[in-house]
Amino acid sequence: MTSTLGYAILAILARHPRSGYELSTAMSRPLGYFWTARHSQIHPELQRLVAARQVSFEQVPGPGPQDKKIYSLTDEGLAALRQWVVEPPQIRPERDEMVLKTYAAWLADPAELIRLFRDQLEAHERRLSSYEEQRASMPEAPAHGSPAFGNYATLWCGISYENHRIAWCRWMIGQLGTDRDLLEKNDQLSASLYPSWDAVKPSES
Amino acid sequence: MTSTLGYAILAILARHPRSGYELSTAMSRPLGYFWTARHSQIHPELQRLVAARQVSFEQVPGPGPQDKKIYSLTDEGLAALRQWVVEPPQIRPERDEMVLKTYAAWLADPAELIRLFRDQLEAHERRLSSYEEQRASMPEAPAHGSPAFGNYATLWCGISYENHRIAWCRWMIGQLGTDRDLLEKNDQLSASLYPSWDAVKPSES
DNA sequence: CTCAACTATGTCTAATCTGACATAGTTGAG
DNA sequence: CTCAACTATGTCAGATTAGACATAGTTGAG
Repeated sequence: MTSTLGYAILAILARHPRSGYELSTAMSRPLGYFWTARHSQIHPELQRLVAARQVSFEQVPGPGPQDKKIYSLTDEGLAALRQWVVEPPQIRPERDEMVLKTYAAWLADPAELIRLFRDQLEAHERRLSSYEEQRASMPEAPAHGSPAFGNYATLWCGISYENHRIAWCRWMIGQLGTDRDLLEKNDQLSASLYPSWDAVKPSES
Repeated sequence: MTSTLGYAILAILARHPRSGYELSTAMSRPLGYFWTARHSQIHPELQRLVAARQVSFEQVPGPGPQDKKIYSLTDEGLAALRQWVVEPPQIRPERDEMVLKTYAAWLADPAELIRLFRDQLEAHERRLSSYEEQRASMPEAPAHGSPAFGNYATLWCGISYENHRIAWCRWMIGQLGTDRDLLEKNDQLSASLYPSWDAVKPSES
C-alpha cells in the first residue's frame, strides 16, 4: 500500500524527525544519489503517511513565515519500515540512457563519442572523489544496529558503482580511439540505410 | 521533442525494420536489460514517430489476424538518431530500491538481510552467466561502424555492472555475517525510537 | 477437437514524477 | 535599502509508465 517513496521518507525519518523541507533537501544530497524526490512529491506523500498513521507531526514556529511541521515515525511506521527492508525489491526495469546511446553508437562519429564518454568519465571521477572524501570522515566498520552502518554500506555501493562506470568509460574511449576504424568511418557513415536488410536474419537483435 | 522511448525505438529500427510486436519483444530481452517498454507504450509512440516523419511503415499480411505494420527509419529519423547519440544524456535521478533498503538496513534483522542479499547475489550471478554466454558467441572486436559494435559495447557494460553488483552483495553478506553484532542485535532492535534525538545534530544525515 | 500459447494491434485507468505556479517571512551581501 | 538566497508549505497540469481490458486469427500439443 505504501509506495517506495513512502518507505524512502520513513527511512530518513528513522534517523531523526524532520520537516518536509528538510526531507526534500536530504533527498537531493547525499541520499539523492540513490533516491530523489521533489518537495511537490514529498508534501502529499507525508499527508498520506499521516493518514496511514505511519508518521505523526508536531507544529513548531520555524524561522520562516509558516509553522514548521516536524514529522516523526510512529511505532506503526517503524514496524512497516522494518518489514519492508527485508522484502525482495520490486523489479524496476533498468532505463539507462547512456547504455541506450551505446547500443546505437555504431551510427555516430567516433570523435564525438569520445568527447561524450570523456565527459561522462569526468563526472564519474568527480563523484567518486566526493564519495572517497565522505568515506575518509567515517568510522571504519560501524555496528549493524547503528544508522552509520546504513551510510557506510550505501557509500560502499556507490564507490563500487562509480569504479565500474569509470572502467567502462575508459574501455569505451580505448575502443573508439583506435585508428583502424577512423579510416573506415567515412564509408560507414555514408552507407545507405538497410544496405541488404532482407539478407539479414531478423533474429539478430 | 522526441522522447527517450522514441530514440530507443529508432535505435532498434536502425538495425532493421520491425513490427510493433517485434519491437515489444525486442524490448524485453536482451535489450530490456537496459531499456524496457510495453506494447501499450510502443504503439502510441510509433504513431507519434510516424507523425513526426521519423519512421514510415508498410502494411504486410502477417500470420496473425491483422495486417502487420513493418516500421522502418526514414532519413530524417536516422539523422535525428545520429544527432541524439552524441548529445549528453538527460540527468535521470537514480532510484535504486536495494540501496534504499541498505540505507535502512541498520533497522533489520541481520539474518533476514543475509537471505535478501544472497537472493540478489544469485540473481546477479545468473545474469552474469547469461551475459558471458552471449559474449562467447560474439566476435572479439567488431568494427565501430557495424551494429555488432553496439551489442559488444553494451554487453561489456552489463558484465562490468553485474561484477560490481556481485562484489557488493558479497561484501554485504560478509559484513552481516560477523558474530559481533549478532550479539548486539537484540538490544538494538528493542531500543526505543529516537533514544536521545534532541542531543543529536540534525546535520548528520 | 480443444485448449493454450503465440502473433498482432490497439485503448484506458491509475500511479508516479517533473516543472511550474503560488505565497511569504528571514537573513545577509553590497 | 534593495535584492537575492534561503526557509517553508502547498497545488496543479502534463508526461511517462504499468497493468488491465479488448479483439481475433494461427499453430501445435495432447
